[in-house]
This record gives sequence, C-alpha cells and structure tokens, in this order.
Amino acid sequence: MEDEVDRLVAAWRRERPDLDVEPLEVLSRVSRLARHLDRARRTAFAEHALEPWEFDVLTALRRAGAPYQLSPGQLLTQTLVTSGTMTNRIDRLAGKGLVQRLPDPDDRRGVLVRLTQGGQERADAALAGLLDHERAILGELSPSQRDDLAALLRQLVAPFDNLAD
Amino acid sequence: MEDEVDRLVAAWRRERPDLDVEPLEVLSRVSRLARHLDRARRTAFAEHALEPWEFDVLTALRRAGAPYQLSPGQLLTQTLVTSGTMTNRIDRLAGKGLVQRLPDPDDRRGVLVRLTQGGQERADAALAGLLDHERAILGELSPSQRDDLAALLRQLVAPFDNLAD
DNA sequence: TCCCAGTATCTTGATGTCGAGACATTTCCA
DNA sequence: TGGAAATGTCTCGACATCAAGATACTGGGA
Repeated sequence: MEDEVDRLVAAWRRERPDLDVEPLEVLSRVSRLARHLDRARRTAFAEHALEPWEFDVLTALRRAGAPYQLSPGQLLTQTLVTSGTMTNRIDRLAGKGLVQRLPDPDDRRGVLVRLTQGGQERADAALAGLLDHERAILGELSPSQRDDLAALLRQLVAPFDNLAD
Repeated sequence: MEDEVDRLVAAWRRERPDLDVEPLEVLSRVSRLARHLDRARRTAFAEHALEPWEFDVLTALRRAGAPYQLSPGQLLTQTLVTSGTMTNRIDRLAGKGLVQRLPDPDDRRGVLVRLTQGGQERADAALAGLLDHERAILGELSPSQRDDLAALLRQLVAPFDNLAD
C-alpha cells in the first residue's frame, strides 16, 4: 500500500531529479510514524486521564522498583527535559497526589520524588492500556517481521544511545 | 550492540513480569530514533541558518513546483500545524524575505504564499545538506537492509496515512 | 577550620504552539 | 435573489518548554 512518503519522494524526484533522495524512504517514515504514535499514545492515555508527560515521569519511577523513588536529577536524565520543566512537572503531579516530594535524608540540597499508591496504580493501568494499543498497531506485521524490524532499528539507534548525549 | 530500549525492556520485565512488553521493542525504538533524528536535523539545518519549522514550510512550497506557491490552508495540511501557528510562521518567513504573501486573485478571502528566489536557494541547499547527514546515519545498513526497513515501516505507516486525519 | 569549586534544585523571562473565536468572503439552496 | 452555512485566514489568551541565572548545600584541599 502507498503512503505519504511515497508521494513525498515522488514529488522530490520530479522537482529535483538531480538529487538522491533515497534516505527519505527510511528516515521520513520513522519521523512520520513517530508522530502518529504520539497521537495514538495521547489517545490511549486519555482513557486513564493522563498526559504523555505524566506517563513518562510516573513510569520512570515505576521502573525504578520499590520504593519507587528517584531524585529530580535522575528523572531529568531519563526523560531528556530540562530542570525547569521537571520542577514544573513534579509540582503538578504532586498537586494531583500522584507523587510526593520528600527531603533526601543524605543530602539536604536534595529531594526525592516518590510514587504514591495512586500514582502507581495509574501508571500500571496506563502501561497496560498502551501496550494493548501498540499491539493493535503491530498487528500488521508477523512475529518474524517484528523481530527483523526491531533488529534493524536497533542498529540505527544504538550509535546514538551509546554516545555521550 | 545494546541500546536504551534493551535496558528499558529489561527493567519492565523485572518490575512487571506479568506483562508482555514486546511491542516496545519496535515502537519505543521508533520514537527514540525520531527524537535523535530531530536533533540531527536541527544541527544540519543550522549550517544553513534555518530552523526545522522553516525548512518544513519552505520545502513544502518547493515541492509544489513552479511557481512555488500554496495557500496557508494547503500548508496547514502538509505540515500538520494549526492555523495560528502557520500565520506566525509565514509572518516570520516573510520578515526574513524567504516567502512573500500575495492576494489570491480568485478568492478575496484568500492569500497565496510564494517562495522567493532567496527562499528557494536556502531550501535547496538545506535539503542537500540534510540528505548528506541522513546518508551518513544510514551507513550502518546495507542497501538491501534499507529496502527491507523501508518496506516494513511503510506497512506500519500506511494505515495511518490512508485514514482520514 | 575555612573557603571555594562543584552539585542539586528551583525561579524567571522569552518563545513557539495550540485552541477557540472573530472577521471577511464565497457557495449552496430555497 | 436572499440568506444561511461553509470556507479561509488571522487574532488572542493560555500553556509547556527551554536557557540562564539564583539559591542552597556538600565535600575536598590548604
């Protein structure tokens, strides 16, 4: 089946026949698919009354394992936002009762952000919902195609992930 | 080589062994790769003193073919932003002399946005630079792997692209 | 012990985007 | 032909983000 990138590439071949636009076949599809996935995620989370950024923070804490707490600095590195943004996010999540701020007993400059019981439940439910949605999207592919795709993508991502960011 | 998604998946398997997190192997890699690509694009465009959003608008006009003009509404559907955002973008591009606003001769409500000579040159140069960068990223893969990857991604994207958006 | 560079977090101001609504013009239908 | 609905663009207010600087505390060397 044809997609928007096929149309995009055709337009460039018509307007710029001198250029090799083959890289777009892969990388434009990655970008466009990511945009669609963002929208799908937003929809999936709305069923649990969560914004994507809330999910990102809550699940980072959930993945940390009991007692489900991290410093703001650790959350920064996991979510790739700036410190000002994280302060704002923690404020709002604390206001909703999904996390609480605790003083770090070992460092009086520091703070620990801990998932509340309610926050953990919301995170767990939203993750399950997200995975259901994503399984539906991947229904287009056979199990072996999924494995192939994951392996190819890993090859492209790994150089970025293993570089000092 | 290992990547961040391998670590992410391992953490979930430890914390939520009851869940099947296999979809993340594909879709989290798509999202993360897209984020890395955004940063790489930003770097590539900076060599031509362009922001990503400027590139998006200028190349939409460039792809339209001579005389390189589209209505704001057509630009909306191609760039997936809202009308308020597009008005703002056109204002700034016009201020830099990269596009100009012309009254639509056929519809007095309407406006046509036309690429200037300078705008076209910037768009063409930035596209060539982007493709060079992207070719380097894809250097990890053989030609047949790229074809496979493009085909698998097309299968995932096509249902979104061919749905009323 | 004192000081100072380093670390951790929060505050502030600027920016770009979105969503809703305003306004002008066109199109469709009675 | 008259009027309502649709269309195309712009304006405005709210919001999340970022970058840079402010504030508070720690820890090692003189």
